Amino acid sequence: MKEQLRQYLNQYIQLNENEFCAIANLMSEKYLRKKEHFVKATSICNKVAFFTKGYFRFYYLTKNGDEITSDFYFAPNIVTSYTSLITCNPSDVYVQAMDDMKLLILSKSDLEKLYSQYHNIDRVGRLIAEKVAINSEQHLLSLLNQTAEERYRNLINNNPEFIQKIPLQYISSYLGITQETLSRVRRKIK
Amino acid sequence: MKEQLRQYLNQYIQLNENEFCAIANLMSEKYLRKKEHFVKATSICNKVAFFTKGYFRFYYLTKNGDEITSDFYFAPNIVTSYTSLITCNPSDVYVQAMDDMKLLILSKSDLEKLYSQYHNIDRVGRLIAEKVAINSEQHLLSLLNQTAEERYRNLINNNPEFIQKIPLQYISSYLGITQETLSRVRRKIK
DNA sequence: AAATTCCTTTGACAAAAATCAAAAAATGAA
DNA sequence: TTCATTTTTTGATTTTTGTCAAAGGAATTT
Repeated sequence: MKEQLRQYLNQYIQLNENEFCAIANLMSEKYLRKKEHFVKATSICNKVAFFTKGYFRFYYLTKNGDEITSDFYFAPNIVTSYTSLITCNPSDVYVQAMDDMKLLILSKSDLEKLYSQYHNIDRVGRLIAEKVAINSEQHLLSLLNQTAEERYRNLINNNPEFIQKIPLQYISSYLGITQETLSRVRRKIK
Repeated sequence: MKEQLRQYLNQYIQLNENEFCAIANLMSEKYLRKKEHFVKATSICNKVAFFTKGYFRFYYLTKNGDEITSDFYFAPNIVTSYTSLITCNPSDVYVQAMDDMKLLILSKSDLEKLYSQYHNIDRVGRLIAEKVAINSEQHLLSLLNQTAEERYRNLINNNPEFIQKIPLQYISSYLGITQETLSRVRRKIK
């Protein structure tokens, strides 16, 4: 799995052996079962995880107790409650494993040590943050200037393998609509 | 104005004199008049700007030619078309000065040299990217789980000084609604 | 001050989406 | 396979929001 992490990081920047091992040696294994949470709302997130299989769902609870999915993270990827990790405030978001998964965990304190010690690792952190920002921006834009139907079409075009597996109820709130409306959009499309 | 830049960057990290001057010496002055663009859609953005007065508006054009405001950046701040700068793709977004403004400009190539040369500057870049990601996430969430009325209330609570100055037509699309709907929300609130 | 332009509000109506309730389909467990 | 549970679809209705057109205000220019 560490080889996959190396490959994953390589898309951002080529780390030398020394730098990569510094990271890899600080990571610990953890397993999550389907539907378990990597981060829960109200808790402060102090870790990041790398995973190579399955996907995570980010969701919020409304005052009425309804779940609103705000994001999906598909493998291979690094996942964390970004806002909580950075601000040290309790997370607003639940980060839920949607499959049985194996994780490689890195604690925030170790991450910060790595950032301080290695310029290149700080840089990877920047590149990842930039990517997170761009993704969030894209999602935001799709909500502002596309119809629910367009958003759904794009979602299945961009991630066909995964979208098949995701129950509609989770996708609908990600698109900013109800299950029923999504079901109707879907009928129209086919 | 460079002193204000120093102060601005200090909120992220304390740069030493050497690091700060490396940045400041590469920046050039530029003036924009109200309604002029710092970045235009279809052009590739290769610069960032620091400004101490006024605000910028980010907007997109729909297929029908309607403008959709996606963001506001209030002084003092650093502004750029983030996605275009990072991906080197043409910008989807217009970045428009909403006041007469003085800018300090840094080119992308100089920025990248600074990133490579100074670990601390790379780090500032990371911290700023993280902040951009968090802001975008907040805006996204407000669209997913708040009503237009709640979004409007939050906007005026968080930036009362500025919101007064922004024409409704620009705010409404930022909130994901039409001018007319915003006008009705507003009547209800008062 | 009058005139022009720009911005905001209002009303009437249409369209889109939400809600509620129930049926149908799919999934997983015994 | 059958049963139980979960997920998706459908229909009827209500609510919300958008659209279009016009009027009212505010601000700016001449």
